[in-house]
Amino acid sequence: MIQEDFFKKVISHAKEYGYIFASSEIYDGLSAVYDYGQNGAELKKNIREYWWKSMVQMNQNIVGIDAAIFMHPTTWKASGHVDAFSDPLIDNKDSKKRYRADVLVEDYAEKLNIKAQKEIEKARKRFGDAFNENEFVTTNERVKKYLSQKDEILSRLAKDLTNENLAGVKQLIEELEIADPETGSKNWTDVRQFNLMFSTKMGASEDTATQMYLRPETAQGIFVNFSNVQKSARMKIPFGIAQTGKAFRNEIVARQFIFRMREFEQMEMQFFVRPGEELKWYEHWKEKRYQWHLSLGLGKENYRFHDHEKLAHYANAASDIEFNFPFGFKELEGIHSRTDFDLKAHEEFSGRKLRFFDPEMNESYVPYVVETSIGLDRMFLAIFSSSLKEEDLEDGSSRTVLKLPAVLAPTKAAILPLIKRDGLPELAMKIVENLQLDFNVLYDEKDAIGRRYRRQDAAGTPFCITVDHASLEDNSVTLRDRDTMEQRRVAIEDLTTLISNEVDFKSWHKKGISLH
RNA sequence: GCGAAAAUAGCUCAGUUGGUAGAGCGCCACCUUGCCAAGGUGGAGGUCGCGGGUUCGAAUCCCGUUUUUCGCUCCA
Repeated sequence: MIQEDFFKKVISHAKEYGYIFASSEIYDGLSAVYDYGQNGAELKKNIREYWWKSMVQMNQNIVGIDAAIFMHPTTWKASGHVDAFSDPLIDNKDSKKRYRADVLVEDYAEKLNIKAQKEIEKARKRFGDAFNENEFVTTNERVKKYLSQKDEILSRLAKDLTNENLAGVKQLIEELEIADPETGSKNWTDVRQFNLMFSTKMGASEDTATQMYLRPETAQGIFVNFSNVQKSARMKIPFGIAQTGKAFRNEIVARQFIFRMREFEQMEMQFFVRPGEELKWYEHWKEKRYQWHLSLGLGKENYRFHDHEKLAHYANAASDIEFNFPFGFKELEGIHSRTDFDLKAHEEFSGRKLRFFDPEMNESYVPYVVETSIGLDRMFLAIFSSSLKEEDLEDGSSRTVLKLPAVLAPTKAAILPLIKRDGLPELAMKIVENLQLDFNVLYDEKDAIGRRYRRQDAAGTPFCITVDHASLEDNSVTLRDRDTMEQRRVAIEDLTTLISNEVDFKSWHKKGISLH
């Protein structure tokens, strides 16, 4: 099956088996927003839990929090999101290319600057040692014109941007006759503001309301609580704070199913370390997170690292764990060494100290941060798409099977009476009542047994338990394995233990360890 | 946002020169069978994305619009 068709299959399978629906579907859906159905909610919850246990429960020096989605507006000034997440964009009607309007103007201004510099260089060569740059710049008419034009343009641009005067920016582009750098066309649309943060108002009356943002990342909720957590939990560096939760980005184009959504869930851990030790911990977490992924058994070949060459303003090292999605290798998780950028910025904007007194060093400092940040929805897609298989069987037939890691499967077992009479349903229901104390299980008596097996295969249920006439005699049932389709006869009283061994966090964690 | 394509039952789709909507699968009930899907009978389910127009009559022709998909663009 070619990639694109397979991706379509993934999407329709997710819908058919109650994993993912388009949001508000009865109203034709909402672009790049999706709902998790009855099975999707379980799978997503199980992924989140697997991550949480691995990070928080299994590490004595990591604690978890749950910060609010709304945060004080200054948070986003400190983090740099207010400035960096808001771009004035303009389209060229002829070339259909989109540009950042401010960049077009800045590039134009830079050209003037280059012209001026060339003049200066020429003069330097001409006058040799006698050349006085300061004097030349203030007296040479051409250079003076270039530089003053440049300054004027940039200050107009700055003013327009601060006042959000987008028409002014457009006018500037027209006055300067700036052309599409690729095609030379000057046929521009209006300048539009794209703010990647969703904003809303807090406060009942419009005039006193405060402009608020839905958080574009969960990390800031951790940073602003750094001291609260460190003091109340008596944490010593190095330590981490973990959090899962929704974040929102008003993406210009959001596509590829749940890969890029406007509302998505992150699972993040910020690890606070001594300045200077951040790269050591960065390597440590890269390795740890990689092992976490491998423990789920989706296949080593589906992962690769991608080290960032161009670093964000806050980072001094950054790497992505990429996954082989149905549309190719794409970012799944980011491991970033964020330096002390965030805590320092919050110190500055809040006026509060965000420091740690290190008794060993006998000094207090702003800790450096190593972040691991994974998209829960992306992890969901990685697991779901790589688990979906179309298998040809020995008898010539085929089956669709969703080979989810058992620890994550929404339903752990289906209990099936071979026929729906002779007391088999009653015994099956007894088993259900017992097993559901420990696991999500379901009962199904409809259709032929083989069809019911296939139905559970496609839904991703790792085990089927079949009650037959012999069960009434000797309290045994058949336990069928989703992946191998093999059946074995087991005692009803052993079911809980047998299933536990295959679906518990404990056994999967051990598997993860054995990979080291 | 621009360009292209698409929108008919839960799903996949058919629907002739415009004449009042159909199949397969799925779903529900009953019968039959009983360890690897597709036996029988019956049934539910559609303002043909939405709004206008042309026409005696529109799923079908025209215009607009919405949504989706793909490409471009953007992407800490």
